[in-house]
Amino acid sequence: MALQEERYNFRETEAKWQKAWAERECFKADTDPSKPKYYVLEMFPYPSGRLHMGHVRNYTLGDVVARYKKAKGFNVLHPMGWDAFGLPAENAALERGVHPGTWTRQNIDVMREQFKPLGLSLDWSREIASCEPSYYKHEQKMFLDLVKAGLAYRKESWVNWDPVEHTVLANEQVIDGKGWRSGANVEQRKLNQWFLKITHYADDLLTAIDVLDRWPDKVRLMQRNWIGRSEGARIFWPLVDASGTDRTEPLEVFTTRPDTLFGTSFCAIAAQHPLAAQLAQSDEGLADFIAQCARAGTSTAAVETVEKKGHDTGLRARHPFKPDWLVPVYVANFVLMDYGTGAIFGCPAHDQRDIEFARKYELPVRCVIAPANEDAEAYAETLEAGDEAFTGDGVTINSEFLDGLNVDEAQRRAIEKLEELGRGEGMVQFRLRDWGISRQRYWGCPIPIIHCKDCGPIAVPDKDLPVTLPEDVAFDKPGNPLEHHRTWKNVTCPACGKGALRETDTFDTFFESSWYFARFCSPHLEDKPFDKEEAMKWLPVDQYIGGVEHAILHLLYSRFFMHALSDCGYLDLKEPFDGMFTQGMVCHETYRAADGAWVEPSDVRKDDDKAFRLSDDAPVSVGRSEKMSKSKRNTVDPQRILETYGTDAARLFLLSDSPPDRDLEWTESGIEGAWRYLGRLWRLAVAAQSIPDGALPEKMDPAVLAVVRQVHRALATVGDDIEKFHFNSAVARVRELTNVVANLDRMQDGADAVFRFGIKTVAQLINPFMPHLAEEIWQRLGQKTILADASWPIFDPSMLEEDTMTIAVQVNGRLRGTITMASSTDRGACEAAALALPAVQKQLEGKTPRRVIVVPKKIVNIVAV
RNA sequence: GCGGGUGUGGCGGAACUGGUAGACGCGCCAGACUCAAAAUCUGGUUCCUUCUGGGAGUGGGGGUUCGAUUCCCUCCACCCGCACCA
Repeated sequence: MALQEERYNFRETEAKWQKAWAERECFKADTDPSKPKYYVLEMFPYPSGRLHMGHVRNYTLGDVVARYKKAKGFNVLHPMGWDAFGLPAENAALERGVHPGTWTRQNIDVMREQFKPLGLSLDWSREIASCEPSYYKHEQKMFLDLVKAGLAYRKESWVNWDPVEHTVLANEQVIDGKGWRSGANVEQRKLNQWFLKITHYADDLLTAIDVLDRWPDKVRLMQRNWIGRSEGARIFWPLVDASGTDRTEPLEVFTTRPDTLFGTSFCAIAAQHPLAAQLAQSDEGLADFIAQCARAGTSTAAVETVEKKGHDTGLRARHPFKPDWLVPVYVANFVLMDYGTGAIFGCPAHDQRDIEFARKYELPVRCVIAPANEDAEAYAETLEAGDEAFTGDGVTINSEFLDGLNVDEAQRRAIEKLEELGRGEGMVQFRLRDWGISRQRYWGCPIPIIHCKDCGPIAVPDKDLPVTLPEDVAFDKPGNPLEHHRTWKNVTCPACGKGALRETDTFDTFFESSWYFARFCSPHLEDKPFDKEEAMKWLPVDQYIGGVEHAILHLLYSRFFMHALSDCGYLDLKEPFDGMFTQGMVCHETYRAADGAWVEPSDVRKDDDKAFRLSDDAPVSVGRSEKMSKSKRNTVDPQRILETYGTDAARLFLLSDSPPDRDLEWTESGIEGAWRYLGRLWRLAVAAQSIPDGALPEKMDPAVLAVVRQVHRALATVGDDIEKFHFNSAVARVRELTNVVANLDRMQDGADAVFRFGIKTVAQLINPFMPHLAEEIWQRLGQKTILADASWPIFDPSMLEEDTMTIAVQVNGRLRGTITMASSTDRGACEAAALALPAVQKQLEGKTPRRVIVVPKKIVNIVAV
């Protein structure tokens, strides 16, 4: 019988099952109250208009979890939406004259169509787009509630200004002194801005990190560092004029080292400190110095190389413990206004910056801490002569009532004393600063505030919400189109009825992403952002998946938001993401022509070790693998891959090649390998199809029974691997099982039935990874249910027990052979069998073993010598 | 500078609480089928070697142990985060 071999038609099969799933609404979040819930979420995409490999990887990872959890009997919520506000839409408007809204909505349509062939188990009925008034109107209300609760406020402050984007950036968005998107050097400007009081929750956000044990340690650490809790003291230093008269206002200083107070030799304030500005009015030199500081760059290089400089204000500060002790007060370039109080006391012996400053201005260096194991006097002498501060623990010296105490004790004692004297108090300082949310952009959610000359900033009344964006805007000049719009901002004051101006700033787009996961719980509610009960039912997100680039920004903002919304009564939840997984990037080799131009992978032909450009056969040099990016032109278009190999093959490769948290190198041969497996499994399934269905026979050849055992072992491990995110190992297990089943000797007793059973199990196990082919095999093997709805297969624990065991035999820790015997064999018999091995005897050369270690079922180690 | 991570064949990576290092895949080599190619199938593939065997081997060096990729010390390389935070 010469049948033409049928080839696996992924196009037909994938479309067929995607249709079937959609028709049956397999992935609609179920409401069956008897099942436990499981919320799987990948960070929602920005609708750039083109799907990239990173998306495919991200959503595939989530899909594995969603499908697996569904099979395990959970009510799975796995929604999708669009993080649709953002700058690229405005850039498109600028470059192509298309309205940002039109551009964005078109992109959403395009990307939705690109997502569909991936066969993701998404509940599309919950789709949301954050740029729609139906979404953002709720956040306008939220914002006004935050204002009422004192969690949002407006203040004039120095802000990070991106001169390219013409907008303000949050501290989190300034990387190395540059805008996170534009890369332009960020300038400092003083503007009126809205802030969210994330600092109110600094301690809560910090301590709750301990509970997030299903988050990557790296992310937890980054957040801890970002919040930056320091314990110390606030100290008041009475000030004395150059003329010798005491001023009324003392200088307030923050320190973490109150134990070093007796080593003080100066105080210093930031150039932006109000006192500096005040003094500069009558001190031209100081004014110059302040201007000079403002000009200095904030980039790494600038900060590293800049010399510690100061300007003596002429003021003197009284030491908190010894009022007659006066130290000079400087304005110094290394003191930051936005940390602590913007003022420090300098203790050169125990702070590296202070010693550099002291050397330059010839200020005293007084050692007050010496290492416990050193001769204090000699140590102090060396230290005071050198240029290196000592910052470690030790014993306090030259410090009156603090003498003899270690650093911890001395700090405690110093704070007690400050409090007794009313000269200061213990306090906790955070590095975290409030989140500035005003952006001078069009394509964002309008801030629902009206500015009235008489009444000040007034909330837009509920009945006037939402404040929607005007459609007729021009992008012909730099700056905010809302500001330039002729009529939009002209309104009447809701309080007094007089003419007033609308706030033209919009929210930072991280505002939208701070609560979208809650919106998914009741995505189409008109009057509320979400139903409290629904939100409480689904939240927290059980498994969140996204890139590590949001380790601080989005993940910290969202945590804060849930704390804040809970305090405003929206829900009762602290932490939004119970489990967090950060996936690695998708990388590809880079290619450059002789002239340095980047060459795309699709334009490269490889010949042995050499590579050439297809278009002109010019040699190209092969560079290291780097994150796929437009600039290096090393991207691979998912669309092309899906058309050539289908989504199952793409998914399988992405999942099997590297562990999900590591970077993955995309290779053509890798995807081809995955494709080959699909074909192979398909052929095996076709073969299995011709075997009649039925229970496994009683009588089986031992070799066949061993295969049944292997099946059960795979059943036991694959689920485990999936739960631990060891997807690459899970795939390896399934492929291993496939090999074992394929290699069955079909002539043996019971082999046919086991072969069929094996292939069916492979289909079930591989289902979360490549669901279309799995579904097809499932159907072909006569299953009436749909695999997407089927439950995860269970294994028979008795089948995991082997009746024989293979034990390694070592002589002096080196492998010399193995013995295979019945599992019930006792230690003595194992030892005897091991010693009987010819290879062992040869090694022993007639000597008697000194010792024999027998580890049951694992190893026999014979110690000779 | 501070903090964190990683390091295993030609390549991506496996290896449970210390117990047969290299699962699974890519690549490569050989063979089968074919007029041929593709596809597919079978076998091999850590390195060295005087090859029915022996030796080395998980970044380098040292230690603990009968036994170390796994634990400890130390050094090196690369990657990431933060950075004048008082």
